[in-house]
Amino acid sequence: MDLTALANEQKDLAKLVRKYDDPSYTSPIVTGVDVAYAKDIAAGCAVVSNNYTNEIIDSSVIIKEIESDYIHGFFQLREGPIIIELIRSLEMQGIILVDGNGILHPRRFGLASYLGIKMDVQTIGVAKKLMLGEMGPGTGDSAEIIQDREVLGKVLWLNERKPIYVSIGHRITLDTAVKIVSESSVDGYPEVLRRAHKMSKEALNRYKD
DNA sequence: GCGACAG
DNA sequence: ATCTTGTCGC
Repeated sequence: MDLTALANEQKDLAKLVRKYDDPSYTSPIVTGVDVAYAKDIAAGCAVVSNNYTNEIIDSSVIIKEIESDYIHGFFQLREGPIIIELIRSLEMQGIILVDGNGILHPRRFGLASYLGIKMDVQTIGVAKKLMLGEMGPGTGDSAEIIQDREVLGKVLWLNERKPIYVSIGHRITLDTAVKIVSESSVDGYPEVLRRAHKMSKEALNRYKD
């Protein structure tokens, strides 16, 4: 795998990322995707929920062989293929919350942006660790993440323990992304991502037996 | 070269 | 992410 060429491709595709909301309308449907691993096996799960009624609408699990190790800055190689399959398996996906970054990335093209461009869907990056950038002045429960005078995302303190880092994936504004993540969160973390994480691990353990 | 490093 | 038991805290 030629990472230099892939890095250049990321820079090119980053120019196609749309940092605007889809025309006048934001879907109440949110989807969380996550993947668990054991040896050379990956188990991925997608959970679809309605942000207003809070009910689970759909879910999907896929198990397949790992295609790549984790390479910092190239998370798409590891989780891209299985998540694309997951998204395809859903009848309706709404806005997709991804366990990782969107434009909060060295080349402004993290996994969430990759999936957004590749599948032409609305995506939001939700990371548990800060990948890069400095924190701007905080408002109490949030602060901008900045690098080279460019706002790349926001850190949210939705609980007392641990912040999360939100960034634009594709076809959304940062403000809307923050709003959706906040609304879908329970105890500081999006419930669809929590459920997808749990279900992918459960599926993996079932498979191993 | 060294260390840090989304998951 | 994963390897892993008991244990501290809400």
